[in-house]
Amino acid sequence: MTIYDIAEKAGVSASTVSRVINNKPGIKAATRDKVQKLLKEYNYTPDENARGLVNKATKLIGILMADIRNSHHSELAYVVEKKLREYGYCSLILNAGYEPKMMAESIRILEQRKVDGIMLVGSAFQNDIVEKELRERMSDKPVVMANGYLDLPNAYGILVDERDGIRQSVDLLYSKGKRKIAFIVNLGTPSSYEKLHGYEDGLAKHGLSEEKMIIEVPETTIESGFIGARELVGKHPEVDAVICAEDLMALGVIRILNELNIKIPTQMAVVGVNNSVYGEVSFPSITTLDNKMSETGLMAAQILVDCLSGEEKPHKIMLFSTLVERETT
Amino acid sequence: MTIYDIAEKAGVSASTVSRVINNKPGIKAATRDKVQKLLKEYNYTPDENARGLVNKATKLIGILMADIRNSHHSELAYVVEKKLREYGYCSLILNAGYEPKMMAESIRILEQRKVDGIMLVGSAFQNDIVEKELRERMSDKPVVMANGYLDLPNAYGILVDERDGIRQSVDLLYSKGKRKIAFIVNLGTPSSYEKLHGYEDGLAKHGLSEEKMIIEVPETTIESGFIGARELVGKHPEVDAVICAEDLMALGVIRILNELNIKIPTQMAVVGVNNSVYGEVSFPSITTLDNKMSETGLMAAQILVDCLSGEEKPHKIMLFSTLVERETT
DNA sequence: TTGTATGCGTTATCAT
DNA sequence: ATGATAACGCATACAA
Repeated sequence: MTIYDIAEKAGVSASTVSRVINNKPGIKAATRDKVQKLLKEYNYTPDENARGLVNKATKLIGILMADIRNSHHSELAYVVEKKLREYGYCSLILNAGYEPKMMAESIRILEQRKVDGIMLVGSAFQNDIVEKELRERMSDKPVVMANGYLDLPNAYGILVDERDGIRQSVDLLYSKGKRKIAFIVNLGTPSSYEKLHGYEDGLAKHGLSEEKMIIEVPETTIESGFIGARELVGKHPEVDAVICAEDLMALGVIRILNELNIKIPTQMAVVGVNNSVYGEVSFPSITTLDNKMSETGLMAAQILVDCLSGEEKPHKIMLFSTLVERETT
Repeated sequence: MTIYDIAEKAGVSASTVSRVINNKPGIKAATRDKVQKLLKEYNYTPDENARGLVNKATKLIGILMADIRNSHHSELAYVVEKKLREYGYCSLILNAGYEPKMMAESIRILEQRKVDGIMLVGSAFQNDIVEKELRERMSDKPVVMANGYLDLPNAYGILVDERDGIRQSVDLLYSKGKRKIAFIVNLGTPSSYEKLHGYEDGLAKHGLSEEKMIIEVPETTIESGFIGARELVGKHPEVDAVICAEDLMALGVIRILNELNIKIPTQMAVVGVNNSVYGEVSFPSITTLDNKMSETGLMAAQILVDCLSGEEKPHKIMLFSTLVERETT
């Protein structure tokens, strides 16, 4: 069913049908009604792709993330997709993994699909290869990055001040009397370095820099939590608090502590990051940094659609994370 | 950059360029090389939408799910998106929520986008409104349902035998000496009724039908687990095991039991469903039904692409769930 | 107020 | 082996 079919049945030309569909003025009410009736009757919906061809706008947005199974990413994707849909955009979601080469490949796919804009989810996309690919293939379209920033004229970044957030965590632990505070982290993303700096800031603020204890782990999984916890209790029994760069790792730590019958939070306090469901459901429940994924996603989506409708928008926005205190502190 | 631009630079016609791009035979090697060099040089990629217009195939697949934040759904979406991409398809992911009307609306959007096929994730889509909408708007395109089935000539369903799975759970609990086995469930989806029947099957098998104890809860959240657990320990102190229709509810139950100092699994055994990360990270870790989300997704995606390339495929496939025994039994 | 003609980027058919 | 042309479904400038 095309506008030509409808036109024929209505006894008008295709352009008239097109005008009715797009609510253009200058159509006799009677004609409009007649056409609209046919439109309903035949369940007609315009072909968005054909529209895109002439309008030079597909109403398609590419959403790139490392892995949608990461609750962090899926939460963001959820709000972004919903918001974009309100404005008539459809979301092309691609799992690009953590390899910059695969990210570049995904950007190529999105170029080919002629998306109107791109949303990058996660600071993992903050790398040279992605930047180069965007510069070459997406220089004329808005690129919004959730939780990161790229220095491109058409790029916009919504950042969460995780550095400050981790500093807050140190404050909290300090106020609880903790003085030997460790930090478990996988240094795989720019964001993890931000957190590391926040940890150092916090220690410095309280004159604890000498006590710095960073435990690097291979991933951000619960197993990495196990590894980190074992190293902690094995080599550094004096530690009385630990900040984990992700809730999942905190979960692993807690499990080991539970198994070893180390009392939480009296003997060992634990802080996580992400305010994920994991933190809520853990026993004991985890004090965690809320890095505002929903707000970030909402704002990122809003900036994208605003840019798409020609508005001027700031290229860098900073959101502040807040601590959610639960049972582990 | 279009094929005309490339053609001009190469001193050939657009058709020749098109032939080179699509590896059609009957092109002089020299011409082919010259064109290919230009293609690389200008970073040319064909416009998939324009292609779709003439090919009558967009290489777009619509993936419909209630909520991508549900780990169950995101895991499936992940494998599906990856598999589809291998075959050159792009995934349009829509969160349709749990309202049939919104699901129908989403199907309309996908029709408008001229997707080549649809993947429905979750038995929530197994309802009359969705069926009607598919019949009206998608009768000529393959529709694959992960974890459910629709009786449409163009529909394919990958089902997981959760009924049998829950029956297995009862077997396990019985073998552990449990005789008062309760079942906590939110009866919101067809799948939940399957599980209920499995519970009844299991009881019947062991002559325990008299002991049937079903606790209905309002949602499938951890809070529903709280509610179920409180009702359980409050009104039915004799119960020695409970099967929860979702891991998240099992998590809630475990938390309450922990707080009340009820020993798991000796005083009360717990079984969940989904084999989610939640079950792994819980303390104690949850014995759960693995309902094979990755396998289901992989198979669903494969069937979709096979149908799209004209192959005949079975309309109904059943996968079997397996029990993952952990600390709660 | 409405119709005709054209073009968007591509592939396919028919010539040559 | 290659080019001209039509067609896909739609929107729009221009004509009437």
